[in-house]
Amino acid sequence: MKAAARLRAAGLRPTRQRAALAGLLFKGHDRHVSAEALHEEAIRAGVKVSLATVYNTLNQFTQAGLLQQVVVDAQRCYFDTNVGDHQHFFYPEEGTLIDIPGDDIKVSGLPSAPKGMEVEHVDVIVRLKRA
Amino acid sequence: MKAAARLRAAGLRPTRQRAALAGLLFKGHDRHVSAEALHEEAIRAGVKVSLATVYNTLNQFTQAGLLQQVVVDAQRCYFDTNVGDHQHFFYPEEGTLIDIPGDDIKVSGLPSAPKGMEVEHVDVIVRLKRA
DNA sequence: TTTCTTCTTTAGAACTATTCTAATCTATTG
DNA sequence: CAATAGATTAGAATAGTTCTAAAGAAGAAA
Repeated sequence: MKAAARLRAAGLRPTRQRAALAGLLFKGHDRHVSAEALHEEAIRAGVKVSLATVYNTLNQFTQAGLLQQVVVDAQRCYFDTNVGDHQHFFYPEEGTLIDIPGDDIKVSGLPSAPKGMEVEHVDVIVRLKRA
Repeated sequence: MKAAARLRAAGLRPTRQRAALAGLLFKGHDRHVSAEALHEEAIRAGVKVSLATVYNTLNQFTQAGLLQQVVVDAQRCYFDTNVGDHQHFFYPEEGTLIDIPGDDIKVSGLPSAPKGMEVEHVDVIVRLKRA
């Protein structure tokens, strides 16, 4: 069982719900999901799980470094299965995200972090509009 | 009356509430405010205005290009009086933003926008943590 | 296994930020 | 000054997320 091991390695007890959600999240290629969408998907797939647990699980996975959160606007936040160095295009009309590989994009000239602080993460969101 | 002219130029009827909020927003140096905070500030200053109007006004100002919205996390969104080219440091503990001048920071290697789309805005948020 | 403890899940309530609604009010125009 | 188009208001509604208290499942110990 791959999922269980992955969860255990992250310090998370491999419960039925976590394993099922991990299965949905990490089985194919990288994904950007909202909690609501993942919940619906799980239900459709016959997994018995509550929305609260989906939220808990997504947050735990994020803390464990299995997911990354992408905040796009005040009421839309996605969880990204690609935790590597990369950035995003955002299509406001459809509310979708597309990855920009991290080796293409480069942020330079960043002033050094203020005293006592260090950079945790640099988020770049390129907001698009219809030309 | 500067505020009135500014509003008129933006195609907004210069009402008492808008003028008062514009006064608070644009009187001093650049600011990052939340709707809630601006509302409290207005009330404290003796301006009779509802929270709904503060939201309306901030959104209208944003659409008119007088403000810029900065989305920091799923439940915190700020309005920035600095609409020039610049980016932000974010301190999660205090929930505060600090400007990074736009001529320091540079984003390069951006893939061209997909067909039929163009870049509307590039948001960079540098998330800090205690070292 | 059985039991114990701890962690997890659940439904629904609660909460937060924001937008909507319908009535009232106000700035502008004629 | 009256008419009208647009703005404001309080409070309700909504959306997304977190909390709560009770019930359930996983791991450890015997």
